[in-house]
Amino acid sequence: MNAETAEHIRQVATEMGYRTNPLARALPTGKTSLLAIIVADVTNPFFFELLRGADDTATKAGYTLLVADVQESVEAERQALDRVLPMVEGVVLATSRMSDSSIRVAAKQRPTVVLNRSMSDIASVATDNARGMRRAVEHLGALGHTSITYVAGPDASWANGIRWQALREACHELGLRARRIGPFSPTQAGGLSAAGELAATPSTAVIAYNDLLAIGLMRGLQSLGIRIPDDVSIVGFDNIFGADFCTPQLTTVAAPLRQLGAVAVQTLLDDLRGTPRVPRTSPGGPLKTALLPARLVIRASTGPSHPTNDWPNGGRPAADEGDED
Amino acid sequence: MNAETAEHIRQVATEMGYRTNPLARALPTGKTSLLAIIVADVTNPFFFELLRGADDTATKAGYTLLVADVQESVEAERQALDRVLPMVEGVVLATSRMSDSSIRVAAKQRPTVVLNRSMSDIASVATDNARGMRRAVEHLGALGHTSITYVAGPDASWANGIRWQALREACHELGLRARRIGPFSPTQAGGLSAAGELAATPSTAVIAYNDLLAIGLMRGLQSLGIRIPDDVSIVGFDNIFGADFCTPQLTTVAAPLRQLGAVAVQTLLDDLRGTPRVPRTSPGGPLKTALLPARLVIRASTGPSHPTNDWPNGGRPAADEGDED
DNA sequence: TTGAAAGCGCTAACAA
DNA sequence: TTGTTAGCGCTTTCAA
Repeated sequence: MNAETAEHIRQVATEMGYRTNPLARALPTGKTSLLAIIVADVTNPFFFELLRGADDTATKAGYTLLVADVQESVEAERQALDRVLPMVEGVVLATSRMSDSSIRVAAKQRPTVVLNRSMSDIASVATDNARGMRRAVEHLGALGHTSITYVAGPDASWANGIRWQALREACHELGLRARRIGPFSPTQAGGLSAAGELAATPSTAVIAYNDLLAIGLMRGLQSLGIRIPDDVSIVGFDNIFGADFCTPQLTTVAAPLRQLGAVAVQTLLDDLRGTPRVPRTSPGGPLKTALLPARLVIRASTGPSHPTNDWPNGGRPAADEGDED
Repeated sequence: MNAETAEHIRQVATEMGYRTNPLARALPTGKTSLLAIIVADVTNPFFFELLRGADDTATKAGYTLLVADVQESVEAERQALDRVLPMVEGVVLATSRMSDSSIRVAAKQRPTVVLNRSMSDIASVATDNARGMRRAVEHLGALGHTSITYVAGPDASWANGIRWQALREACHELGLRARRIGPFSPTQAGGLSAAGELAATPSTAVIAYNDLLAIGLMRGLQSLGIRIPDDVSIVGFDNIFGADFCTPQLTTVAAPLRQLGAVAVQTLLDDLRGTPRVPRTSPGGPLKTALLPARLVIRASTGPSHPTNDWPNGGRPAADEGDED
């Protein structure tokens, strides 16, 4: 048959409403054109732009993105993976709560990339937390603060560990003192309870694990009569939706949300094209680890340190407590 | 074979890592255990809780939810549908921008539920906008306002039409005057531009199409030196994430977001179980139309009307003072 | 270049 | 009850 008539047939078929059945195609080939992203909590604004970036690049490549919300539960995450792995060609684990080994078993079955986490043998894409933190500490230092309190997120969070460590290092280099309270749940509610704890041991500058926590913290502090940034300067992390309309607007280390999602999916796609059918266990495989730049967005929640700082309750001096790892 | 050994075999198989291949099962049966939800904009916080509700009930029923973001584009929506329809058992169209007829052709292929939209022949679930609006108008009336300005969203939005109509009716019944400006994009940016227009023709009370618009409006108004709620009271719609930490905290008509998603998916599931293989075109089919109750959340953006209201600059738009960020 | 056949891993309808 | 067989709609390999 010549190419011309072939094209004609194709055209007529399309007109008649014929579509090739993706399921039937997928059965012999394994090509489902499906990618999955597992998120800890769809409700967390951290994921909004990230999902957009991921969906966007997946769609452009002819893939469909399957989003699974696991509600912060390791068990749900495992189930979602089990359910989804056999139908997708690859998966991105965004902020997984699972152990490294669990992630490896998944990666053995399908190309996998982890987001905001670092694993030696799995492709990963993350924000450059260390540099971001460094910028935040410099900013606070330049404003005259001499001591910084880190309001920690979940112990299980990889990012939390990295951020605290980076803060300590940066403080050390710049001659500032670092203190840590927590852990707190990375939510507004968590921030509210952090406010109580912080008020008991005042500080002129705090960096919170993330924006949600920072926003809750600000609300809690304000309801205790503490002014921001006059009494305390607050820095968040991620620059999520809402960071620009809370009061005061939040100074934060902006993660390249959209890009994070896009790069994660792109990494998966490269992998799919590059090493078809070859299990990722093969050493020397195309193992990318992308570190995307963060940027400090200075808004209204940070200001000069007031040495004669007076907290409403007379601010009991802060015993330097809990500087544990 | 007796049941005992059968069970034993099953168990051993599982231990050996055998899983039934969902693709292979789906080919002859059509049962993919996949449901799709098409959202206009994953980035819009309106969808956060909604997605959670949807994903949650889908998962509990043994289904996997496929989320497609169509970025407010009708074209993208059509493509997403084309791509997704053949692999899923049903689809929920959340705030679709497509025409009724386009939706009908989709519904002919797979069970379909529309969200926040009403169609005579398609199952739908929506917020009871009319009653919600009524409550908002009563609230404003009780505060002494005599005239309400509606800041409209997109003309293409079904909800926008309903809300404006309900506002007019409620105002009429309560003897208030109703006015409308817009349409504006249902985003913070849209609210910012609405602020300029509103400042040119002051009003003591406004109800915005949605929270995003209301938040942008507040920010715009405040940057013009207008105080909220002293100079203007503002009511939003939806009670999205962030409505409780903008300044002032937003009074809003809360949509039952989580429930909306849950009910939409549940409707789909009922449909799948109830009328297997029967095309939905069959008249008299199980056509549910759920209207979920909204509730007025009174916060700080509404207050008593000040009859001798004096806007700065005599109500003419102030020079734009530049919005940082 | 074109056509025929085998089979992907399951389910369901049929015989035995 | 148990075992067998014929597809689901495609891709791919192998003959012609």
